[in-house]
Amino acid sequence: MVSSGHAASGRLGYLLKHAQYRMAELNEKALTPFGVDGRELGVLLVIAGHEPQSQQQVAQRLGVDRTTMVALLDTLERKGLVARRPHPEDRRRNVVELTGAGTETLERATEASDRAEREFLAPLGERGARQLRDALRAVVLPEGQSSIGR
Amino acid sequence: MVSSGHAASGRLGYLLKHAQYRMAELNEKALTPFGVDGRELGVLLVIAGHEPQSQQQVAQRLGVDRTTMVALLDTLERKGLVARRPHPEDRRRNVVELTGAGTETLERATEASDRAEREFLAPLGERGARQLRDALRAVVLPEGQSSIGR
DNA sequence: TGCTGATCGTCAGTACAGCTGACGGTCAGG
DNA sequence: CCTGACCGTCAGCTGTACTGACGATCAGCA
Repeated sequence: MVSSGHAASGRLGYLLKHAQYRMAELNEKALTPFGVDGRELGVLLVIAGHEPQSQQQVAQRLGVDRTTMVALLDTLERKGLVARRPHPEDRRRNVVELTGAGTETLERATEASDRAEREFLAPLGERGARQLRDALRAVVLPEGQSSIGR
Repeated sequence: MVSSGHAASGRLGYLLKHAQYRMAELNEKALTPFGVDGRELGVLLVIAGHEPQSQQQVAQRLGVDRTTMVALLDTLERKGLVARRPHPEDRRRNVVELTGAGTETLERATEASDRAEREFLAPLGERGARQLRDALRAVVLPEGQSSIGR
């Protein structure tokens, strides 16, 4: 058993929610100068990582709904960081790719976010930080891509 | 292989968000039979843990806004799990306390939630599970005690 | 060739948590 | 008293994500 009778501060739900909140806060502060937020940086990373992809593929890799991805890409396109291009062999799809500005922003924003993560992990030490990251990975993507958003 | 420090799935923001989401999902499934959700269980825990408290104190301990606490208590009161009572010495305050049904529900719902947490932590083993919990505590709780793997 | 079912991007409508700003009612100090 | 602070409450706004539907397109099959 999880010992210590009660204490809401020990519940995993509480801890995860607040950890996520704090990380989001630090990330926002770090990313503001580049005009993107954490979710948008995620999109840029996914687009940069694997080669030409449809909107839906990007959405699946991030675990967000395809309808959410539409708005996400709208703002990124408006900022000039990504571009939609018709798929050469399937006219239902849009191929999403980074612009020059997008690549540039990705580079710098990632560095800033790395610094935010280091600040977040500061209380843990290097070993504890690695353990936390590994544990989260193990818990989040054990069975392939989990299918969080459908 | 998409390892290395690029890859959106390695970002802490992503991992925390999805971990929190998965835990919430498991919790919801576990708690549904008792008619409460994770946030409500948190409220019950806080009320049970420390003795007579105002709504505001409960809200602060959970890190939620006092205006949010109003609605939260409304539903719990409607379910007959908590009761508002006037504070004997300060008529601005409501003292919040558990009813008999509240205590009963707290007991059983906590057990169910514990099972959900064990399921969530299953991929980690007992040692890894403890490390994760400690790491989250260290990162979330305001620089109180910690000294994890320092 | 034409039909049928599935897929993609899009959009409107909905739901929900959480916040802001304001309000009466109350307390404490001078 | 009277002023300022506090408590609980409520209306209203925000941000986020989902549902359900639509037109356009593709693939399979007779």
